[in-house]
Amino acid sequence: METVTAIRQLCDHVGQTVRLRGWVYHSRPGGKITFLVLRDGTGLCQCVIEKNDASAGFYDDIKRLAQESSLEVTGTVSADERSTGGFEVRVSDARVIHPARDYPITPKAHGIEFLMKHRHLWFRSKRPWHVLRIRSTVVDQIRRFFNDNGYVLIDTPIFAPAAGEGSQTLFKVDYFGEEVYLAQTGQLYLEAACMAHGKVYCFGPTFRAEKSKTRRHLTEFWMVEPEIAFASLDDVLNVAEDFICSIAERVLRDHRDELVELGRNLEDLQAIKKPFYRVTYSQAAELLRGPKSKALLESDLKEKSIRLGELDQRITDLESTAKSGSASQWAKDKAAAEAIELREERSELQEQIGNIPHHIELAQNFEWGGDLGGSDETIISRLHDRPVFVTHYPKHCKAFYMREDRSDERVVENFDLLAPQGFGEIIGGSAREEDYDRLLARINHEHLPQADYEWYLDLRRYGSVPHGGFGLGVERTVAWLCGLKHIRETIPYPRMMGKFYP
RNA sequence: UCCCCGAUAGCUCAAUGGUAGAGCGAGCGGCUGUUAACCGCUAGGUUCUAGGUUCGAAUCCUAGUCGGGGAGCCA
Repeated sequence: METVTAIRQLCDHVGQTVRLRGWVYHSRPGGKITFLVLRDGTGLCQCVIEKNDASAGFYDDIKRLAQESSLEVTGTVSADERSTGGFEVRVSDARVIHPARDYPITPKAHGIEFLMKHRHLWFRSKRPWHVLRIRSTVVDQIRRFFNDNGYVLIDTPIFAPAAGEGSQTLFKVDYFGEEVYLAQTGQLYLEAACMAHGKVYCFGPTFRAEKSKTRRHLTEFWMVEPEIAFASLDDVLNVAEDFICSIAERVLRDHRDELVELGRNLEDLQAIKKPFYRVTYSQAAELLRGPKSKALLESDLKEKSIRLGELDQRITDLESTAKSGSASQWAKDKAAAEAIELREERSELQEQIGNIPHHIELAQNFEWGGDLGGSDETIISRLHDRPVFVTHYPKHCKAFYMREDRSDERVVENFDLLAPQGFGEIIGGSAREEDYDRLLARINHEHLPQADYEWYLDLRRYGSVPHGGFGLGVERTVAWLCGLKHIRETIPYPRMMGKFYP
């Protein structure tokens, strides 16, 4: 194969002649000079093609090349601050590999529906490119953390005979005429394996048939679940804390540029250090009902209302500029473009403002015993500048296998980890009930078929020990780290309710 | 399953119940060390579907389809 230089490595080739292969990211063709931004998978590089250059027989071919055409160019590298990426290549020769036509994703704004339909092409755009690289690093760090800390990888089955926790939210599969389900967790299987290996984890896709259409839900997502023998709830919390810190550090170390490009506030991520906050469910309930939570939302409401007023004024001004006879065409266009952006912000703001009173009401009237809602989690996480563990939820709203708190049997030794800045839950975990009688009582109480859980009960018959673990949602974690609103952008091909194309 | 919002040119969006528009993209030409460049011209529409109200519907009403956001549930 001929020598081809990666754009990322151009810094090592200043002054040299190199060959690049890639796609046209953007081009500004002209009569005498054409600027063409080339994308090769490792980065972007501006290529300058001047018609006057000696062997410029290819000039007109290059000039007409449309977005995403593939080509090979040869030229001299120089450092140039005016250029995308800091380097540019003055082209002495070029060869078109495939001329594209009418690439659908133009350098202008597009809606999410359109982009998702073109997910296979959208990969090439900057934002998905950054996000999926960060995802790749997060996944690598997850594996590294557990492999380096003495955990054994146990692959759990995707075809599962019975519901892991609840039921009804699973995908049914016809398994040679019998009914099985796509796994929603590997946890129960892991518990068995951790009695053999001490510390284990599983990592793979998991499936939920919940009919949720929200920014936090996918029907197919990736989850990593560690399980640890001889561990108390505190031990598990400590592992989760170290684990999250290691991921945040790694992403900050390897993807500073990408995070900046995505507009992520780096200070927020640098603040992800031990110790995280630990509050019990009961304390969280107090916090929600208390003055701090109300004050937060009320000041929110005030700020957003002020902003809304500013927006209205600005939009009115822009609209009159856009229609004014005296303004230049250029000024009118800019005004119209800005108005469109601001209208979008206004409509989001209006929705948020409309929801705040409801959220205040939910928080103020929160009663002990109910599960924390999405808005409640948001409030709790926004009242803290680092991740928050919420522990000891009421027993009746949690799964049967969670360990009863021996000092308060109304609650179980579980926890959720809420990511800061209002991102909400990224981890759910617990100590598992190790006592045979208590576990059996819970199984019966939930009307679960005992026969299906005999193997699971065996773990409490033969050398039962305290143990626990948790599950981390990869997409939610990546969305939080990248500062994305919606998790659909953090997985290459999102699967959501009613959507599976492409 | 429930609640709220939306659907107008390839894309992003305008349009008091009264002749359907702009920018980008596409095509042609000009110009330029350009940065989402700029300037001129051209093409581009069954206003989601089916009914209804009206002299007249993109606009109002009903139903449906699809999409967005949220509730429940959860990673």
